[in-house]
Amino acid sequence: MPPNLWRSSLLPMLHPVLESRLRAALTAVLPDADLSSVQVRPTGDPKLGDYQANAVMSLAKEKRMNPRQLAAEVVAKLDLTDLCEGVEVAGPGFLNFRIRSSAYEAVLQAALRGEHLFVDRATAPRTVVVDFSSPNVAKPMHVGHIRSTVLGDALSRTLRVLGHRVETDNHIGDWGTQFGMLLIGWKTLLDREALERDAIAELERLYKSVNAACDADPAARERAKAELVKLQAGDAENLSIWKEMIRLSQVQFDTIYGRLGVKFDHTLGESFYNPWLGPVVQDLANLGVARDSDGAKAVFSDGSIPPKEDPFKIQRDGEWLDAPLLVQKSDGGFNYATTDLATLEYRLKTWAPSEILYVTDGRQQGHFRQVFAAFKLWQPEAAARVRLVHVWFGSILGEDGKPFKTRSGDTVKLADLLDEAEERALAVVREKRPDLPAAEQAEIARVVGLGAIKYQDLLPNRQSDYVFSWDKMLALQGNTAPYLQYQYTRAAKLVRDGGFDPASGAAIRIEAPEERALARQLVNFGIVLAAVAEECRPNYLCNYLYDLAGHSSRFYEACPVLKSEEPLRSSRLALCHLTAAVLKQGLGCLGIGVSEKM
RNA sequence: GCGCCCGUAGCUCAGUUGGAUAGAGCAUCCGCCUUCUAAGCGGACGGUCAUUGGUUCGAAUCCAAUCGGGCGCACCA
Repeated sequence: MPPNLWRSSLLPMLHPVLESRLRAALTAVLPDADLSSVQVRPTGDPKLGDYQANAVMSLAKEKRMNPRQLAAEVVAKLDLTDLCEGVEVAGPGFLNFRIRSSAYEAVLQAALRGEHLFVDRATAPRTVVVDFSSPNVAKPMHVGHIRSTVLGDALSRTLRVLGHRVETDNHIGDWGTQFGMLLIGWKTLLDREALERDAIAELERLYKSVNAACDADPAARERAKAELVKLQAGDAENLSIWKEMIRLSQVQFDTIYGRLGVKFDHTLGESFYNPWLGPVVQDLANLGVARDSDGAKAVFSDGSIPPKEDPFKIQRDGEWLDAPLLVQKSDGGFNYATTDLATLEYRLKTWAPSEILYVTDGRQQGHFRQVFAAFKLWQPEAAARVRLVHVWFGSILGEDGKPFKTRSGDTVKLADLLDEAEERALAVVREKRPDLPAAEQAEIARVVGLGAIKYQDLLPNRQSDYVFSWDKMLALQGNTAPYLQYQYTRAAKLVRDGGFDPASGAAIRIEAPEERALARQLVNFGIVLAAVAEECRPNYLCNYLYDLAGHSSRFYEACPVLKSEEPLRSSRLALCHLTAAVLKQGLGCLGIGVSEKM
């Protein structure tokens, strides 16, 4: 890339320019080197510079060269005078880049003109199917659904901001053995008034009471089973009751998703795939992928990989035994593996995605390993064209370290959880901002309460269990949603009070160290979003935003904005504007809203 | 028994191809509001990264073993 080209282009980030120039220099020194691992990343410690590259050390090791000498040769070939104040070779062979203020200013200026927000939108968008939330019909949504819902939503939003096509699909549990009991309950125990009042509670009551009856009396279990068989055979009455139960449940789902601000492009429940289950098993059997096993049909290993890595093998008493995936029960019924395979085939045919993300809890790892492997045996060519990712997460625990339950031991309903978050937030808003009208307080409490729940869920590494804590979540200090939302309102208010117009063509000047630190953080927004999408870890974004909030706070502390003289005033207002924009967009990627006042 | 995950400050947790002196919040202590939102900022205190060995210029990160914890192991999803 010729020098200075980046200035006139719409480049939203600096590190790709450094990377491509570094690659060019490396090619000049080592024409045949593999440069795929060459990366330029922000330095961990700003004292060392703004960006660093470590690749020279590993390349030197590969080529059995002296790393410091190689680094020196590469630096000699690097022309970065337009971007960097200097490039240093440090320690055993680190390359440290110190960015010129003018380079930061140019990127910020382009952002101010609205050309980008430090994010590189995909030039070749991928289609990604995101499967998440998946609540069950006739049951209340509970805490167990929040991680999947919040994570899946955040990943979908982030992928879209990066320019990818996303198909969100809610694979609801609308089919299964529980409907036998629900049908019996509906026909014999239904309380119409209770159904009017709270449909889900009534359905839950029916299920619990029939379930108890079945446990006590095998004859009751048989009657439930008979209702299920009738439903599956297409009995008109049972079908219409079943559809009504789905409709009532969907009303509940829609209410909750509405509150959470979560939308699905598709809601294709398990029942949608019923017509394909038989053919899928037939196809698997015809191809020899599935075979009879104790009266059932199951997918076995083809022995092509070592047993240790084979999801269809298990070791017992030193011997490797088959651990097949069951696709048809001995009574002829199908199970969730069958549905998952049919679903997978449907998604590939319908949307041709390059990637499918399954956002479920970690206990299903074994299942998905088997389903993905079974699909590969079934349709190798299709499997080769798609990346199937199980995006798994840990459990939510109570303060006692055990799975999160109410005091009486019941699961915590999602609706109650959201209510309590808003109530607690409202109490804080009333205390902090008694000057605001009640309606405005309520709206702030809504945004803050929901944000707090989502943020607490997204902040920990998704694979670890986390402890649910009202106090920590709604705390006003520390790495929490309310803190980030507060920093947004501060920046936004400065922009308003300053009467700043981003289109005014204000010139940005980066001089104070706090301005520089803030600029550096802003410019690195896109790197973080890319990492979130790549590893399906929104917590990277949480930590980035927390750091950004810290930098902006220190900037206000050290650099007066409204009280400064022009042109400094406009330059700093521009920084506030961009900070607010990135905070809003970043929180937006997490599905968290902001309020103009707090 | 086999497999997956985890063990980091008193507590709750981060830690991006292995990278520079391991970070944050809470708690404790000390500063800073007649000055753009103090829901804030700065500072102090606090760690044998479970243990032991290995790989290498370099290990919380990779490998092996041990100890401790969670979860999963075909006709539920």
